[in-house]
Amino acid sequence: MATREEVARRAGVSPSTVTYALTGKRSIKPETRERILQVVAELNYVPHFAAGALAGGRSKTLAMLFPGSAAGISPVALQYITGAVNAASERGYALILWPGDNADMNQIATLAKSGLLGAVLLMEIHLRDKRVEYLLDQEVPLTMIGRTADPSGINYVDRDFEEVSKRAIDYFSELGHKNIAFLSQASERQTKDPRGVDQRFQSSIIENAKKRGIVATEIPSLNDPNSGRIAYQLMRKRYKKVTAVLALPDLATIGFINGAHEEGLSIPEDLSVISVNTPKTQINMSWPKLTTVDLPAYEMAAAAINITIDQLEGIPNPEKQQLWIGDLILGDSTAPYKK
Amino acid sequence: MATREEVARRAGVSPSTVTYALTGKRSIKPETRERILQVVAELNYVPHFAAGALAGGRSKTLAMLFPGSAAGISPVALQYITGAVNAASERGYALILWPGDNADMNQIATLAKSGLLGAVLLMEIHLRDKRVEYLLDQEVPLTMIGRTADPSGINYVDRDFEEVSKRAIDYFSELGHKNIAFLSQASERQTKDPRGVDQRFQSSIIENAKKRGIVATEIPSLNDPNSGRIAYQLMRKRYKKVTAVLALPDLATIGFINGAHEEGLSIPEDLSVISVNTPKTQINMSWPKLTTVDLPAYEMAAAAINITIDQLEGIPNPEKQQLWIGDLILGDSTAPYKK
DNA sequence: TTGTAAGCGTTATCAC
DNA sequence: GTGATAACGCTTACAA
Repeated sequence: MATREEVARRAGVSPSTVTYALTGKRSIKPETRERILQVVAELNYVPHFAAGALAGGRSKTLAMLFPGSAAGISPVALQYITGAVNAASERGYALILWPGDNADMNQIATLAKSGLLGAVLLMEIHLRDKRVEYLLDQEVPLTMIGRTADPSGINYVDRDFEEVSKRAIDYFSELGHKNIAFLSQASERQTKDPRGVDQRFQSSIIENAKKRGIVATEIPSLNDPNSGRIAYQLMRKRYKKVTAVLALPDLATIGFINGAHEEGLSIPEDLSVISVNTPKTQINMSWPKLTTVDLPAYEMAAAAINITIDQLEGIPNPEKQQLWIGDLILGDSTAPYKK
Repeated sequence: MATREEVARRAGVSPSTVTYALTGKRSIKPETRERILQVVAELNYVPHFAAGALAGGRSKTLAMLFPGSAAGISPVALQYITGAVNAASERGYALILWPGDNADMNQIATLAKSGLLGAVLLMEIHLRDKRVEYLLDQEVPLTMIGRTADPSGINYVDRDFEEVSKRAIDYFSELGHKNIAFLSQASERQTKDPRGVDQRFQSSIIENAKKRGIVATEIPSLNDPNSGRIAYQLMRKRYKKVTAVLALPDLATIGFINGAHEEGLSIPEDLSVISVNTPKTQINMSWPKLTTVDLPAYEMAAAAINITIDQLEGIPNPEKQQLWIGDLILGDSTAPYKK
């Protein structure tokens, strides 16, 4: 494995010159640089990762903490991961995936201290997120996918739920629906420590529905297909007037729809559904094809990566906090209200 | 950030003793070790990753090359990833995800040379896989999820398709089906360079069907929902006698079933379906619930990680080549044949 | 049972 | 515009 020293020797320069030729951190006589680059190509030289990290005190590695264990991780998370991985690798960074049950801050601390980790990306952000506080405290650069209650000064890429809800509800309103339900995401510790998205989803729907004179009822569900099925059954029993549903948790949404099928209900004839947390690539996976306010998860994650790397490299990036919306994509799960 | 030196000073020993206390690579007086461990805990000392990698010439990082870009990656791949990540982190290794279009061997070469990467896990293995050859050539430790035509001497975790097919076909046979189709996975370059799984799936079905006196027709499809829908339509047009389908590509299978729904066909009354490439966690995501020969992707990936790390650490592991099957799990997508 | 010291391949700070 | 050289924090012989 070729080292910098060997390149230097063959090019007839000193090792440090090789570095500068490669990084461009100081000016170099064009011919010398040319010669060096040639030898680099010949020897197939690649700087040694660990050596660079050790000497430079920085690491071209990002970690992404992701939720979900054996039980199942949502397609959305996958989309984030894919987007992040691709964006990172394009900029020469590696992405480490770290399974996070939120609890094991120690491990993250370990990673951070071990110097493996240049920065961290977090998903599933809660309004008051201990992980965020901890990492800020440790001065680990960080970007959130989602955002805390007060995200000032912290990088984030999140959705503008005001607008997402507006688009969905406007469409329901156009279709003539007056009584809708919204499938929200519950979790065991939900009440004490809700995710930002849950609170924003809820409040934005209530507000937008009110503006449109629409009655909106919340149906909470854990995010798995089975809970979604149960949520459906509960809705049919308790809220018979509902003709349209706005759904957040993606896995539960699938179960919800399957629950309707099982009961012989027809979507969209009997019930319209819009999903707001389904990426384009997932639309075809359900039947009927879901109408969605597209979640551009792939692009959002890529943006998050770029913000992060810019910060690491000191490149100014004015958009350190981004809100994305997503287009309303018409599928086959929505139809006009009929008395 | 505490260094080894500092720990040594406070514990009144030499730096190397700290290392040995931590790694157990040589015996140490219990009291000394005790004292050291205490200081380690106090200072929250964690060995520096890059320094260790540099000095030791090894890296506690594994890379997993995974297929699929923005377009969509299959739930199966996700399951593999999750299993691998968790298993790796349990053993103190980090897992780097590298998006691989098979083409960019250069990047992998770069990673390998940069020393970032202790070993590589590969998925979507082809019968003659250039990546495998290349990595073996570069002496990068490697484990396959899947296997090449001749995997002798190479670590792998794969499925025993003989047995998987047998279980599925036996069940169809019990149900009385005599004319089945199998949905196989095609790809653009399929014919020249098939994945191992595709060949084994095909040949094992043909063989097992013959034993049972069942007619089996192949329906190839790309692995995405849309192609699956088209495959369904094609099957209905050309092979009217088929009453049961054995499906490999997971995303296509979903599209295939949706195609049946759209045409008003009822599953399982009109058509039985068994999927052999769907992990347990995905069963609920389709409607009706799929009958499957379970793909224990999570566990398989974990096994692959453990094989890999054992090799890296010189721990003898007799099961460097594993074949998994998976249980037949009855869902609602299969029913007895009715004339 | 423990300590010493020579690297590992870079980066970055000096000089020249 | 270029060349030495001191870190960086650890692993691992080799001594003691």
